[in-house]
Amino acid sequence: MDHDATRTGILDAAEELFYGQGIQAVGMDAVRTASGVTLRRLYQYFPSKGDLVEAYLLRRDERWRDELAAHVGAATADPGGQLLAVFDWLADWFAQPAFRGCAFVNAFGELGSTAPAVAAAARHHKDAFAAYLAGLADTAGAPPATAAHLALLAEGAITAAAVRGDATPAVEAKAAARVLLRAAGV
Amino acid sequence: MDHDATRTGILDAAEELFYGQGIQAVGMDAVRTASGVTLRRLYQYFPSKGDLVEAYLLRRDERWRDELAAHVGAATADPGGQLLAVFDWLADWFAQPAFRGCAFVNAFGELGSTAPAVAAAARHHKDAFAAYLAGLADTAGAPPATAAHLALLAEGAITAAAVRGDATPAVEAKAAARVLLRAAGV
DNA sequence: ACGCGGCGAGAACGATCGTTCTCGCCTCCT
DNA sequence: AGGAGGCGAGAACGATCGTTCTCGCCGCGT
Repeated sequence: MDHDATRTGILDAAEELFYGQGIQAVGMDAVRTASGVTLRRLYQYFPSKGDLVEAYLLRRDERWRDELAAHVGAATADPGGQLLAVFDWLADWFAQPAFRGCAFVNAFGELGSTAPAVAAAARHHKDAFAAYLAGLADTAGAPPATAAHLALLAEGAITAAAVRGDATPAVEAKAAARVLLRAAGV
Repeated sequence: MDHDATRTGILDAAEELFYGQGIQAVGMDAVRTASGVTLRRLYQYFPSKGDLVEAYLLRRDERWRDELAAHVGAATADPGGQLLAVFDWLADWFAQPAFRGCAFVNAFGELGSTAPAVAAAARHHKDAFAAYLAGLADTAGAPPATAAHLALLAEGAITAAAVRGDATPAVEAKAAARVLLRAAGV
């Protein structure tokens, strides 16, 4: 009950800090201050910073994919249109002021070479996204290769939007996706 | 003379460490040990770690683009083929054991929010790459939008290859690029 | 020959980090 | 009522980091 609430509060604070400033740049003390919890309780819920990072990535992966699927499902029933709606959702995401690229790519670049759990979380996130696109492509009648191509476009749009600091890569990627889908006959 | 040699040696060591393990994970002492130079000399050449990081990114940007242009220029004289040759060069890069994604994306994710120089270096690197592709596309008769689409494919391939740990994204991206170029009439 | 300026090697310093411990207080059970 | 155990607040600890300082030594100019 209250247990889950404080756990959620800790993860909320950790996510905002880790995603916004990088993982190594954020100390456990900053997480404690932002979450309003005491340091002892923080270590009761997450026995080490590595555990907190892992929980942060796991929760963000699930929520990210849930929100994407919800948006795409609500946008249209047309399978081809759903594949394009993915890029509309990306555009909305990129426009958020706190957007700073893919949390998993950032974490992978920072810790992937030394923290196997971080590398595995990033791999899992990307695999799940690719599988989601492959499912949409399958019901739309597009070949699996096209799904992989769309995944690369989305991936590229995410990092391009982060580095350039604007949301136009989403519309560029959507235009490219339209060409690829048309060429695939859907 | 010897001045440039030790500077190059320092940057060689710093690049291998920073790129392979992340910037924050590498201390100045590790750079000193790897370069064989004394700590005092290290700080004579680069007055702070920030300066060393900046020099590392600057040199890597120039060398990366030079090697890409050299490979593409030597591959074929056909403008459309040169655009595709970009992805062959990416495949070679991905296959290197030390490959760990784009150094600028990694540095941006780690320090971009707090170090403006790092963010600017990443932006400059991506802008220069996009401009290079735009030049190739122009002489190939492809519209600028297609060049932007190919840039997104390349960007996505780089991070996908890093996270997944294999080089196949390069051939996927090349296949997608072929479709886009054909649709653009080149 | 002799002093002096620069160098290598590494100790030292202050800050910060992840993690644990102390201490005083509050609450709850019998 | 009284003691025992858990909690909040923050000090403390050991490690590490970026950066600077010390010290002994070598070479070079006069």
